[in-house]
Amino acid sequence: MNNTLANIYQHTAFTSSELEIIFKAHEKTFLKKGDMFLKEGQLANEYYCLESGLVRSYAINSEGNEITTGFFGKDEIVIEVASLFLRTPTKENIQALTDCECWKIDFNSFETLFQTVNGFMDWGRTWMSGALLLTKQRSLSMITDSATERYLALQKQHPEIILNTPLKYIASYLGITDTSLSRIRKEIANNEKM
Amino acid sequence: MNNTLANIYQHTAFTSSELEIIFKAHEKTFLKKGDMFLKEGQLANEYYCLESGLVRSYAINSEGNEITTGFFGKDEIVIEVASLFLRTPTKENIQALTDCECWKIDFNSFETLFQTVNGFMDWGRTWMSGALLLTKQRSLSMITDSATERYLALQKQHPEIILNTPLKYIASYLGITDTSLSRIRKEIANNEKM
DNA sequence: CTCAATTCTTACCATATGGCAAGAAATCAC
DNA sequence: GTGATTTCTTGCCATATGGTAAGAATTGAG
Repeated sequence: MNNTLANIYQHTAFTSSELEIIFKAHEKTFLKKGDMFLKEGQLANEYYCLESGLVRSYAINSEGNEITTGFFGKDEIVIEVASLFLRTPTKENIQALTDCECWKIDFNSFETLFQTVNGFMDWGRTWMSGALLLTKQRSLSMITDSATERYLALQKQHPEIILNTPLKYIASYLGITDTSLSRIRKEIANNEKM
Repeated sequence: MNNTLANIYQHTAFTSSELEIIFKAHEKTFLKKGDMFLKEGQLANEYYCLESGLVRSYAINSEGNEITTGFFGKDEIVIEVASLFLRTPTKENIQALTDCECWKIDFNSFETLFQTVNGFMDWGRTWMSGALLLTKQRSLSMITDSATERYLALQKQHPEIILNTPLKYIASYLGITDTSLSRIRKEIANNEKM
């Protein structure tokens, strides 16, 4: 029994034999720091359950700048839903920020589980609902919270990202420049001293 | 055959008898301008296929201000995914901006379709993937585009919203104040004159 | 139709963040 | 270990947007 897969697929009442079927549909895969899970224009044909490592996704805006759209850590699913399920070329890039150890499952195997394992589609819907909720919360936070608040929230929820990621990647995720984030960090550090 | 339902449920190859089963699971409902589809704290127990009218969803931020999180128009699904599928009280409010004519389907009927109608769960996954994609694009737009660009994009995609909606609702959706949006409108009008 | 309530515009100034550029610090390749 | 590259910080000033408030325009209730 693998712990990462058990965490990811824990949501509904799968039997242990069903869990075994699910687990066996995954294949252990390793990516080196800098390797790409997915590149713009490709068709996503699998997703990855991340056992260790740190990953980011990014899009290229009209001025040619990379905008970080998400981070993925341990026990999270590295996936580009739109490309995988709408069967359309992706506009995102997904890159390993550190060496990664993950469990890959391809689209066909996933579809088989979807059809055959009782409750799997329910698990999938629940996962996707959660993903949608998180994305909406992110939009709302962009409107409601200051850059400083967004930074502190990210630090609280994912301290490992702050520690291991170049500042410019974090800045574009927060919707600010690296210059501003540097200033915000300084400001926070000053306040903590007092 | 209803046109709105046909548009909404067209995505996969349903047979006409399956479509009939789906349609029959819906009930015609009318809401008056100002009526609430859903209020914060409630559990969503249905969604609505909008045949006519205009709807907005909004959240209340920590300062007590309403932030518009989305607009819904003709042939769109008025839904709060997180509450409906995660079975948890909602943090959103959904309100009719005009009189609305819609087709309501409750959670249990939906679940029945999900289990019995071939391809229905696939339709659902496709719909949800599209919803997730749109939400991500909205986040990205908040980072990449100026308020003016976001306003123009909204005007292009949903001109009916611009025409029928109080400025303050649009402003909070764009992530700016109504004062700023008023200035932006003036600026746009001036540029068009020249 | 008329008054009240709401919505929209405008002005003033404040604040957050951006653009650019230079230098410091850290990391990487060999 | 050393030089090259990348990352981070800082300063200067520009720009976009916010806060407040007052008045104009529009809408709604009776």
